[in-house]
Amino acid sequence: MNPAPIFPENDRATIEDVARAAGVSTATVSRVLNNSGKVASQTIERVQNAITQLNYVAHGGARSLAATKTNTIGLIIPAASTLFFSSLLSGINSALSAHGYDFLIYATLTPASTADGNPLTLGPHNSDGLLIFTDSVDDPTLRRLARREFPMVLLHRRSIDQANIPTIRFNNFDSSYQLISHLIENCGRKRIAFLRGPDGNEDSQRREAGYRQALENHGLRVTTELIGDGLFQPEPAARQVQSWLDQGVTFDAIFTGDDNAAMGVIELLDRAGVRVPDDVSVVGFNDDVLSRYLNPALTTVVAPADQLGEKAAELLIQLIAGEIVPDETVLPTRLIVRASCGCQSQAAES
Amino acid sequence: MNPAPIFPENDRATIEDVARAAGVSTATVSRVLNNSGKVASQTIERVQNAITQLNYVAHGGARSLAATKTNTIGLIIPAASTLFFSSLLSGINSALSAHGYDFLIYATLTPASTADGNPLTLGPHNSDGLLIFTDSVDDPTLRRLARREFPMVLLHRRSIDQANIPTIRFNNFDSSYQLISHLIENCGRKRIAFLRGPDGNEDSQRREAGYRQALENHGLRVTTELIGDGLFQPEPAARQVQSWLDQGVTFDAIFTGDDNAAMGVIELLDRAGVRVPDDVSVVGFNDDVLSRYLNPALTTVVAPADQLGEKAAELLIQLIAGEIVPDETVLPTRLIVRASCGCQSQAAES
DNA sequence: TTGTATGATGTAAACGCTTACAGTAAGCGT
DNA sequence: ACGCTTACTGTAAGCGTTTACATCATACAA
Repeated sequence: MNPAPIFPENDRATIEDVARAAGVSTATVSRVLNNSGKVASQTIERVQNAITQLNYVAHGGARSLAATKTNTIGLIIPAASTLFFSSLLSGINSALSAHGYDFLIYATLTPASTADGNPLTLGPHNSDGLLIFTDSVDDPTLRRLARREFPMVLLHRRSIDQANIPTIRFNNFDSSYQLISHLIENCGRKRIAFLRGPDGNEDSQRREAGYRQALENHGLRVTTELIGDGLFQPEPAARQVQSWLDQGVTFDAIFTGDDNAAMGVIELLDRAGVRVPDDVSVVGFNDDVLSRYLNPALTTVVAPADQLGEKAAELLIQLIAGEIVPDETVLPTRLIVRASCGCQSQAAES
Repeated sequence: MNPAPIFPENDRATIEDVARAAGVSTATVSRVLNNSGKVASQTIERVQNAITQLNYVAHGGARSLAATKTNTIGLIIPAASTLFFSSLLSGINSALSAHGYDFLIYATLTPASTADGNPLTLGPHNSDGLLIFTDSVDDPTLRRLARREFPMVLLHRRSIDQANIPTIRFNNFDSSYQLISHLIENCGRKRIAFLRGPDGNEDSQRREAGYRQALENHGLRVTTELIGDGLFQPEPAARQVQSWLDQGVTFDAIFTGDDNAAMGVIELLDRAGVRVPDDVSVVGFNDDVLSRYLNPALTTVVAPADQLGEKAAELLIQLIAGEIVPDETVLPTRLIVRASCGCQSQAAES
């Protein structure tokens, strides 16, 4: 039996190949790999040379088997993803790498809104923690994971009873309240419509609550006639507004729920000969990158998804490290007034 | 020593727990897990019961260690990601699940445009194949992987010399040619500007080639004066156009390179008092979901990213299965004429 | 000189799975 | 009755790491 080749050309190198090439044991290689334990600087160098020589890359599976730690976080999001999501993702990524975690994002787009049916592959075992978006994981699963104290952060949704899973979201209520107050106080609007998001969406519920409160506090009546479904999407939103027009429902402003819906609404109104903002104000929520380029530029609420993603990832990292984090993290938002609400006091854009 | 508990409450169950609970060996459990080999239907049922009882989920790492197959594909994309990317992602996902692959997407956003520096963690060992977007992996790495015949598909870029890595992209040249021809023939435009994408972007290069060819074939001169940088982003694109306006460069149409840039340009022109499309036609590329809602609605080229993602994933799956796939896959695109080009013959939207 | 830290390294078990191989029992043809 | 398949199941090695423990110099204090 001849000695194993020092430079395996076609098979990926293992830690053993590296050890052999560097003339040390695998334990030592592992030590320099994770810089744990004491290793002579000379040895470190020899090992590192061997590593680059061989293009060695550790087998993540073997590593997580032995270390009972995956160095991976799971991101579970619903399939319908938009600009908002890519922004979120980049925020998460920046937090992870900033913390020296060479974590990789292990993302799975669940078929629809829930992951029930087959048990979550991303649980314990296969990731160190989970970032869960809205309702992409069903309650029993959530509860089970919570019982095992598996690190999780819930994005854009509240925790479940009995289990204090940390949550993170924007301050939907306050900013909606401000948005509507602005329409009333500065733009002189009185009949303001609201378009709900997808069924059960908590952001939408909170925005609606802010909307209602603002109307009430200004002595305006909340009419169900003026509350419809926009689903946070252009077409459904436009359809709802069209049907109001058809039915002769009158309004002088629309809070479209989010910016996506606003696009559809503005276009529809334009086509219907309704002038925005002269006849009707349109306001959104999110301040997507494109919203300032709309015509008219959209008055909306700045809710930076990337910041939310970043903060969420940081929370998760702390959780994984065994630290304690607040049950609820609410990120501030701010109103940004552009042309689409039609008020006099249009501030210069910052 | 008391017998190990049948239902481990707080530790994740292993295949051994399942085997014990079902009264079989781990080999048998593994067989039903992967339905390989013959197992009595009665046994299968017993095992499956045990699995649900214990909420068993296989340890992916252990599995890939033993099977030398990860059931994971890598997706490598540059950090700057837009609407285009989420669309792409959902296409990839649908292909993977459609093929019964319970593959998960293992995505890493590389810092900038290249993954060099530290060797690619996603190589052999840690994924079964790679989907590589534009220039997110450097050539030496690509070459090394190619030598190992590691399955890869390159998106939106050509292969490297000597290594026939399959590629997939849209037909940029033809559609740009059509777009420009349309501006000339149907909209009567003569001084058409072009905004390049990021440096080295191959899509941009091909679009420019189509643009140039169309001008030449219609007897128009290509002027470098009318070729600028838009980077496929709203702000840089607007800045370029602004500087043309400042310098007194005249044009009656702008091909903005992509839809993102078009948004910035339309807004800038509007603010500068230039009417679109009356004074200047603006056309884009991609047909992002939002483009039809712009004002004026954007004339552009339909290049469905989700379809590209889906097809790319399918190619990769075939590659992994050892099948042969074409070196080059070019997806068709089509012109969609809306209001922003200002031609008479505006077709009804399909 | 001896004893004792201390630093550097090696040995080998364990992580949770797959799979080649071996084994057993039942069924069948002769 | 015998042997040969066939259907099913178990045994155990091995996948590539990490890490507790052991080992062995070396240096330093007494």
